Amino acid sequence: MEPELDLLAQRRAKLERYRAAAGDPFEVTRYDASHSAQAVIDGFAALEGQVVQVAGRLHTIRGKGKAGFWDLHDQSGKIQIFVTLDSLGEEAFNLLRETLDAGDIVGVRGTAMRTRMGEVSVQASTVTLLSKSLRPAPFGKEKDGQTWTRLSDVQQRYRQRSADLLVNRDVREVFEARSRIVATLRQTLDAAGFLEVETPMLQPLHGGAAARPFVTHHNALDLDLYLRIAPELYLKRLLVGGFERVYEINRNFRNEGIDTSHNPEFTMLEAYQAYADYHVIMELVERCLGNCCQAVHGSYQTTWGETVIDLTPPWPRVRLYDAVRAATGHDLEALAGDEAAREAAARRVAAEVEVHVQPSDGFGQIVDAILKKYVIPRTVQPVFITEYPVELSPLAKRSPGRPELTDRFQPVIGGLEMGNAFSELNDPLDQRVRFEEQARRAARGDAEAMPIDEDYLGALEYGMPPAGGVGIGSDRLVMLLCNQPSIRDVILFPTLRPDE
RNA sequence: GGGUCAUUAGCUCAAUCGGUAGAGCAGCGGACUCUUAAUCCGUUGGUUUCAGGUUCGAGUCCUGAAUGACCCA
Repeated sequence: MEPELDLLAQRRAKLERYRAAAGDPFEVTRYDASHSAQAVIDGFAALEGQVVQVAGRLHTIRGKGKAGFWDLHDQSGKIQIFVTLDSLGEEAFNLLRETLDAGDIVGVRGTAMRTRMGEVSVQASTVTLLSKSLRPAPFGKEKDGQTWTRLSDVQQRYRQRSADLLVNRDVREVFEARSRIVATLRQTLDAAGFLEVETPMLQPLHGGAAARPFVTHHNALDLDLYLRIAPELYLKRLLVGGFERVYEINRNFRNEGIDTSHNPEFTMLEAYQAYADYHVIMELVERCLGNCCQAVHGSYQTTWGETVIDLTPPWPRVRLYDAVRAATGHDLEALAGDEAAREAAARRVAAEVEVHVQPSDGFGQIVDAILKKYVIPRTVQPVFITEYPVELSPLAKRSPGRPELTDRFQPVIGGLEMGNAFSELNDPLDQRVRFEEQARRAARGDAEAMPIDEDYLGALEYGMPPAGGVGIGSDRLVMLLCNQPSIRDVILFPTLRPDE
């Protein structure tokens, strides 16, 4: 017999034995704990000598004679269970000794007490098996924060997140922090008068970002639909409709490669504020991210690798071209001529600084490639990179008096683009010109170019107020604040190639 | 897309120049009524990721595949 099957068979046999003597644990429907594990410890002064009921999973079982010590874990923490032949009675004690395994879920009724070694414990008088663990979980050993032989193979951790979470407490803490971060984003925006909305994930046109979409099909309508790459164009339709402050926190889907900062499905916050420009949005971003940092760390400081990052507002603003010039010595802003001439000149600069560009790339994309190689990875403390070329920003408003630039910025922290924001283009005539340029890019072979969205143009024609908007990648924000270098460590079930 | 590395017991890892695949933990049997990486004695457990090849002999060398990690374009 395979050893693993052998281990499973042993546990099934124990289940049968317990079932015959004390009933089927899987028929139990509820167990009313009086206290969480942590509550027993925190409230011990008042609870000592009192009867309590706790429920959770046994992680370790020590002692096999006439006394034993179990570590019972629940969501709050862990509490030691002290069992003796005398406290449980011989029949129950022997049954449990012979049928319990690490991983079993039990309810314990007993007396709060302190052992001779001083550890707050529950001395059990009644133990009820609530669920038999039929598959051994890869619990390691643990003492004083050190662990031994604990599940650590990253592949297994991602593929079997259940085991990862129940074995590695620090993994769970990341996702608890993630929940606090998302809640803080909502609280911050709600407090600022924003309305949370939901817009389509299934879209007849993909828009709002430069990315390849997933395609799916609706049978009843016999219609191809795209999984959204961004909610942007729908949220701005709501500005047309009279909502002045809206946001959405939800999933986007992009059909592109997977690496430590990209997962095909990821969570994005997008927020739009009427009558505001990108300067207002910068302050909003500072507030949102600063509050999230406070929620996780209680301060504006967070550790990224070995570096302490300080999110205390305000953050420096640096013009894109200034940042590129400082990093490479090349002044891309000074490149003159029509678009073809600027593109050719930018291409020469890219070659000189060894930045790889695609033949289909235009001036804006070449600038972006240089930015991504020379500026973004080196920007650790928070900075707003501002004034992006119009070719790279088809939905952003042109800078006043500088039609080749847009009032756009990206917050960059820890070498990661944390988002994207701009004063929104509300001129339907200019928006049409921008879409047409995108269509030319698509014809040139750019798979990430946006299609012309006539319905959106029609909405803009009703009139959209001037507005500022922002998108923040929630996953990357969690990475930053939890010091996790891989996006897979902040997504519970990251996209993986199927095993087998 | 290219390169480097990894894959050995349920878990964490060894295995010298190519020469009988091991340990700790978990499990199983035993001792133990205050342990906490519990301890002590005994013990089961292997298609070395997969498919080929070289060789008297392959975990080890070669080719290919799978999955993953990291780096590069």
